[in-house]
Amino acid sequence: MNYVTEHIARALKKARETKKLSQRELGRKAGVPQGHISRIENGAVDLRISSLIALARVLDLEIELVPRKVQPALKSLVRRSAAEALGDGGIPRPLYGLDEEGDD
Amino acid sequence: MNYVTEHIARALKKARETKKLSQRELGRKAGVPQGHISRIENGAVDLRISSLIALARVLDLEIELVPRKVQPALKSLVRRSAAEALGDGGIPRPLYGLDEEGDD
DNA sequence: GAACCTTATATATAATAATATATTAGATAT
DNA sequence: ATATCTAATATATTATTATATATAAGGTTC
Repeated sequence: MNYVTEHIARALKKARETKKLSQRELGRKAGVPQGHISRIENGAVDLRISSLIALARVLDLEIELVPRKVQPALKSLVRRSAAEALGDGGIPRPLYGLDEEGDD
Repeated sequence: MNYVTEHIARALKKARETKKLSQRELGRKAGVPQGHISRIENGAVDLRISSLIALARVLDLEIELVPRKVQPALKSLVRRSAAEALGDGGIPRPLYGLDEEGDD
């Protein structure tokens, strides 16, 4: 299995765990059998886009094709957003949240 | 075919055209037959991740699973980067560019 | 230890992507 | 009008996902 495939498998697993869903629950919500999710997360299948989309939707993720050159910026974007979501202790999460996005 | 699937199909086609590759050339570089690329671009197949990756690689794209909440920011990021690449007249592209990275 | 989670595996079947190959049709040039 | 490049489409074959279903191994809890 490919590096990128594994990358995706890891991302799915992590997102599921963050959302505290079992494979069975995720499977039920996405219409994918638990056994198949297990194989997906273990990088044992080369899944189809439709399956990826079904899982991603439940996990509040979107599939994007991004130019390689913006990848670093994207990564930092995602990191920042994840930190915010946790209220990571640095800057306290404002109660009057402007969570959503906005820069510039 | 799904909305997201079509979105991906369009993105692939656009990226190919931007890079001025024919389906045959892209196919040769990615190891995918021309006929199959045609079907993919027309949203007629539910392609596998490995195929998507093979095509994306040639087109300098990365597949990313991004949290839905960062999507708007990502879109603006990509737009800005595309505009820069053209040198759209707004902010001039610096000569000492940190633009490219190109392999192969 | 029984009942109950969880994830990982296994088997069998159906659906379909991937492939090779060829053909068609439009556009463009020779 | 012929040759060439392009993209779309067709058929047939192979490979593998997707699925249902069941089971096993590892924890927890009672």
